[in-house]
Amino acid sequence: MSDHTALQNLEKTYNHHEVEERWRSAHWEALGTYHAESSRVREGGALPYSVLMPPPNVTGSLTLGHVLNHTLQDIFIRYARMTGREALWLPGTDHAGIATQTVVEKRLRTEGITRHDLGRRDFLGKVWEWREEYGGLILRQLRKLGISCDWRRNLFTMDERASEAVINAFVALYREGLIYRGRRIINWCPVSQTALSDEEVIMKSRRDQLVYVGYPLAKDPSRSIIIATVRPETILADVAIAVNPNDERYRDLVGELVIVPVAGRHVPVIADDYVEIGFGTGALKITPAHDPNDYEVAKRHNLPAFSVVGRDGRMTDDCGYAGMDRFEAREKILVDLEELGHLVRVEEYEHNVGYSERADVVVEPYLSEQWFVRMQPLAEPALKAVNDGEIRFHPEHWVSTYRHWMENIHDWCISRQLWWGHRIPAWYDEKGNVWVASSYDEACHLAGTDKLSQDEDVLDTWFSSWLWPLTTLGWSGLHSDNEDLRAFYPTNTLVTGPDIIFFWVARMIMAGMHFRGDVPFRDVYFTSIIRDMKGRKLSKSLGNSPDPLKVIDTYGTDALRFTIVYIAPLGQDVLFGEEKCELGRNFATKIWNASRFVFMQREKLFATSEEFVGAYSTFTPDRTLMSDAGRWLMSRYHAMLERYHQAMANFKVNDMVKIVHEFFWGDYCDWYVEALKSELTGELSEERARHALCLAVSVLEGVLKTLHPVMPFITDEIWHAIAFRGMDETIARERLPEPDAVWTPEDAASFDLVRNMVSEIRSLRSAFNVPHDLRAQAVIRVASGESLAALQAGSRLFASLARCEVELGEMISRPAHSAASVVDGNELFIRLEGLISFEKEKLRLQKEITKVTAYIESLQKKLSNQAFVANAPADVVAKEQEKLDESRSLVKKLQGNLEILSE
RNA sequence: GGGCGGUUAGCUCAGUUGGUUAGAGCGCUACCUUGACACGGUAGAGGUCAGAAGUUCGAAUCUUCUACCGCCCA
Repeated sequence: MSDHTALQNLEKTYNHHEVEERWRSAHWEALGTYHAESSRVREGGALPYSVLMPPPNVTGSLTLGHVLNHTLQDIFIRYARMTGREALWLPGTDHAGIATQTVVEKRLRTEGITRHDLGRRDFLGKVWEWREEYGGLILRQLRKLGISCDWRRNLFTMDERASEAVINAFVALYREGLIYRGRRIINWCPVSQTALSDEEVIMKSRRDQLVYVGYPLAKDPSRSIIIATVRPETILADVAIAVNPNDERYRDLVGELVIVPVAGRHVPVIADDYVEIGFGTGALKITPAHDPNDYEVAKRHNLPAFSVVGRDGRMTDDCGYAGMDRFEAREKILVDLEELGHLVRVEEYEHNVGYSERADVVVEPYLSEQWFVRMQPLAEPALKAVNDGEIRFHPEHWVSTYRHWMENIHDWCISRQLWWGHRIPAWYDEKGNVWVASSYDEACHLAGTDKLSQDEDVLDTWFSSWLWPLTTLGWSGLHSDNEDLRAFYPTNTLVTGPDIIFFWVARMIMAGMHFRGDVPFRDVYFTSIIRDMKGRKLSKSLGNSPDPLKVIDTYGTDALRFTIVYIAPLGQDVLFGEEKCELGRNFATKIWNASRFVFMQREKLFATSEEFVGAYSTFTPDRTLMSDAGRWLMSRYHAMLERYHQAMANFKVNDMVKIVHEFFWGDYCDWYVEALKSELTGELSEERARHALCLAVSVLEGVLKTLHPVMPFITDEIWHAIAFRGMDETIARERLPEPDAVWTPEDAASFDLVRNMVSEIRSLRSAFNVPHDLRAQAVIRVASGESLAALQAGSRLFASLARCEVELGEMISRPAHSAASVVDGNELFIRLEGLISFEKEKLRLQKEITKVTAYIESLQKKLSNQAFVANAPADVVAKEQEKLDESRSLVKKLQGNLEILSE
């Protein structure tokens, strides 16, 4: 495929559009770069590594949350792939019952039709049509991120295979007694007109009126019991007044009848422990159909339950409110209560009210027949798996939240009054008996009749999502097994937002434990929540959520990926503003330009590309051919690699990115490349020059590899430019470099001294405003033979990096007009005839001496403290002593200089 | 009411098991268009680590309390 005849240098400026277009996923995907095979694990002995993509909602479009989440997953999977593992990333989407049905119904409404006009079958046809047309949007957008999933395995929760698994799971749980049907108070969304699970209800603080109402005693209407309520419209459904049995105030009234205001019915006063004496008036109206606690109370006392609010949130009573919206009725009944003389008073009251997650309206507690999963038995093994560390959370503190939820678990309402979703596999015969089976035929067989009608409801979307670790690997029912499951289950790392820890993470663990007898994943990485620069949550209504596609267009995909990981530490919220992407863009540009420089030198040192490739392909770093700068680079590089792999092992992706950024910019570019410039203009032998260049290229290549998981595009582009690499090759399939312990901190020592000296010379130049085009003269009285050798070796660098001629010697004398300083024990003097202001220098030295003296004092105090010397570890004491000796010698030298100036 | 976080430089955040003269990026100031890069380079200013008490030879780091901010659950 390659038509390279000569290696070319990179374009003068980095163009992310062009580069990213060249390596766009479609190219990588066509190569099969991201395909994973169970056979390589089962037969080839490869170590598996798998990641489940949290299936984005089909109605969704790309958000910054997706960008962060998928970038992290991509980093984990690419890292695993580049450490030689069989890396499988399983993509897919979920069918988002309520959201999708709502979207399609809204479209129908513009044509003036409802789903009921179409009927169930035709409506579902419309939904599938919509899904075909728009459902792929989110996946196309995700591809723009360059993510490396195995798209061949893309799964939709409504696909046949996944649906089969859902039905089989339902039937199995039913037969085990873990699914049941029951009449209970559930959360009802009057807009979507369906039941919701507890998790789909968002509690919000709300100011309402607390209404105090008097209920007259039937036997003596001049006396009444006063209750307080925020829902006066439900008075119409009251069945009792409850008081605490120990409440002296009401003891004599228990067993009496009171008259329900407006409704006029007689209801009893009952005694129940549930009522708190100190709360409100101590008397509670009992409205079993509209409050789950009241429902329990009523059950205990054998009281009836009837409802006055319908499916649509409108009143259904016989007292003249029927047809009114529940909030309208609330206003009306207040007026009526007042007119009838039952209203005692009204207070402002702040309390928490449940809202439906999707429609954002107040949820109605609604008494109805629904299907539930019995959670307790499923929760136990799931809790144990996390408690025992079989699954680890990152950050770990989410374990407490998980534990708390698991220990106080409620049954899960899984039926939804929708059409879009997996229809509940339950049939009713003419007598109303229920038959649960995986097909109509089976149900008929069980029921002994074919006169069956299927349950109208569908299952909660999360009832299919909790099987995701199984279905994505081809599981379709209780006893199914296959090579993929054997190779890749349990998966390794799950990356998800903490907001769905209950919805999804906890339930997947339950399903995995129950259906497969093993955890579904080993590690869960909870991502940061992205906020705007003011710390507000991103939302469409606030208009504060930047469009990632626009950001990509402006700054580049690599820049966005890099930036978002750089600013998102594990477990912390992150404030995002588009401008922050400058960070990533600048870094990409830096990589590009440094590479260009290295490639320019390559052209100078090698006559042909072939010659370079020949030398480079057999290159191994050789100390005897290296400068101190080279050894220093290797030492720093391997220390960086050590920290890099350590960070990944600890799920500190944010640290990993910073580690590479810091090394590449701060060490490689600022020092090695600068040193290399100077070396290459000197009288280096060809052999040494080529060796230095190959070293530069090889560390660059290593850095590209370490960055590839974060910045896939630019790294592949430059990697191809290093040697003759065809379009069918990719850095994504390379091995990451490993740290090598032969490179030690000692290798860095000599060049570190040179670096410190250069910095100090620059600092003095700046302090005395030495014109930048003036070549300074320095004299260094070295502290040791070692220092002398190191500084001699680096002497060319003083000229190029600090614009300074240096004279070295152990016994060399201090020049007359000079600024002075001490670097690692070596005395530095810069001749400043005509430039120096003695007063300024005296002041500067004085300040420095004061600082160091104060430090010496604190060290002396510490070391003369018997308790410190006795208790602190010996190495700590020795270190403090060393600091003290160094500081004393430093201050002595500074004082010497000050005295000379003062003569 | 219960639980979990957070409070460190003007802003956003690092700071591993207590042993630092407390770091980074952005911003700011000064100088520099030198042959990779001004999306750059060099130098610099800037912090009583929210407050109080305690443990310790030693606390940004551990304990307790207080204040404020955020999230989750009832």
